[in-house]
Amino acid sequence: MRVFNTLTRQKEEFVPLKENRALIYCCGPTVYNLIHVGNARPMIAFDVLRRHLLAQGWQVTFVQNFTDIDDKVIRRAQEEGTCYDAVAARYIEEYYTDARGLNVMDADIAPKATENIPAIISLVARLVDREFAYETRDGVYFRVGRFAEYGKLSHQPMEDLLSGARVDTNEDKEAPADFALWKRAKEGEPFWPSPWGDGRPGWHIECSAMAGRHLGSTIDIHCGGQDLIFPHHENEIAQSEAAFGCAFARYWMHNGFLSIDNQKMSKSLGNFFTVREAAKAYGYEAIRLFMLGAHYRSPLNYSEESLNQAAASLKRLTATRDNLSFLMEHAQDKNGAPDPAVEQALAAYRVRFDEALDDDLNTADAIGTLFEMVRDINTRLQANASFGQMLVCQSALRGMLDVLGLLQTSQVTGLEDEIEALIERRQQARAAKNFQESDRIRDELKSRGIVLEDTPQGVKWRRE
RNA sequence: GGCGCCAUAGCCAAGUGGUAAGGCAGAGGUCUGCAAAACCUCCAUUCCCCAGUUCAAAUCUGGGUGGCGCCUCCA
Repeated sequence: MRVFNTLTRQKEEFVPLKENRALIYCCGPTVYNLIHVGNARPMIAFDVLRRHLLAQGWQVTFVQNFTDIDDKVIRRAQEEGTCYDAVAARYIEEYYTDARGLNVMDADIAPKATENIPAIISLVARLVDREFAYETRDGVYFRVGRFAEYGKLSHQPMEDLLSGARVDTNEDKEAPADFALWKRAKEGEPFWPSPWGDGRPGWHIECSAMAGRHLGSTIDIHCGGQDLIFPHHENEIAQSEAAFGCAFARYWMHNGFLSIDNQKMSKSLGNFFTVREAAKAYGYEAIRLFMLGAHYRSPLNYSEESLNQAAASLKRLTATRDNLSFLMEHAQDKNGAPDPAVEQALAAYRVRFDEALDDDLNTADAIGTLFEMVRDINTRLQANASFGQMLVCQSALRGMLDVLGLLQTSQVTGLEDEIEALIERRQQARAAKNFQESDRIRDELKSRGIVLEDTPQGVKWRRE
């Protein structure tokens, strides 16, 4: 597989530390409110990365943290008159509701900053020992000037970074670019004891500590949004490499932004929709398909029209999947063995599909191939495919859908007795050529969200 | 100011040297009692503009134009 590495600004062959094993760390959310649609982009993109590697037979360890203590969490708790941990617990739960709705697999390990305080403290201590960090009146800071490679990820000249365009009010810091590793607690703030006084970790150090603790001092892939390149990921590199003297992450993958009206969707600008709202309007899986329709590094604009288009595309996939299982269920002979000729024909699509994903996760291209295969399958169904042929179609389709993480919930089966009775009455009316009555029943069901399709194999229904 | 990204049909979007994937929308047809779904056919002589390199450019080079992002909390 080839991935675009932010470190080198090139597509590179992905060669892991240990053969066939991928250690992946992905920056997770700060849990102080619901995630927005832009936050969902890395979740979905790197979930496909993970699924693709798994499908290729790799062993993957995927770690994604929760930042459950920081200024925003604390402020939120103060606003609500509750504790920071109550806020964090609530929004972690909300995160899972959205993530699972989007078919994002749970991380193998989902560490929380507050559960890793000892690891964080020992990392800070190590940096202090090695003179990469120093204590001030309000905490401990990283000495950026001492880390010669600072700027290698963001490709910024160190002088620019050190001189720091930022106006800093903290006169204790040696240089404006120095960043906090440990923040001494102010009145009323939650704190943990440390050699530098009661306080809490800075944002950047927690990722270094948790990645190190769960994946080791060098990891294979670190991923996240492009806005984390600087300063967050740059700082992670500085901390980890200064502490351990070896490469922190071998590959850095960063997703492009989701925009709205061609402006970056962000919490600070306030121009965002939560995943929850979008899912209510279009469905979780439409959001997922929408995002996978563009390359993960390209900018992508969120609009009602695009989401509706994705929802319509999704319907095409759903229809094929459901038609397949309907026809298989109603097949005369269900004993057919998988048809080798069809197997071979569909395998060609899978080769192209995998090649697309191997090329820096080209999901848009992969989806193109998926839809070509869908048409192929539909054509075979049209031509009265045998059970053995449908068996192959079903598994080929399932295979691609699973890698993309689409249509993961099985279709709804079973109808209430009353609705089944209506369908039966409509069939009787049709048999008697009383089409006025049969159409009336069909319309009635339609208004209740049940769409009927008359097929040679009987009446097929689906929920809208 | 520094660093970087993007521009392909009505819309979304692949393709990065060999003659324009796929989806949505639209038109016509097949099937159907009518539908729905599906299938078939059509829908960019052309890839923001100009110049150049080449037998060959959407793809490479130079110069424009327009849009976006990072450099500060942010996926």
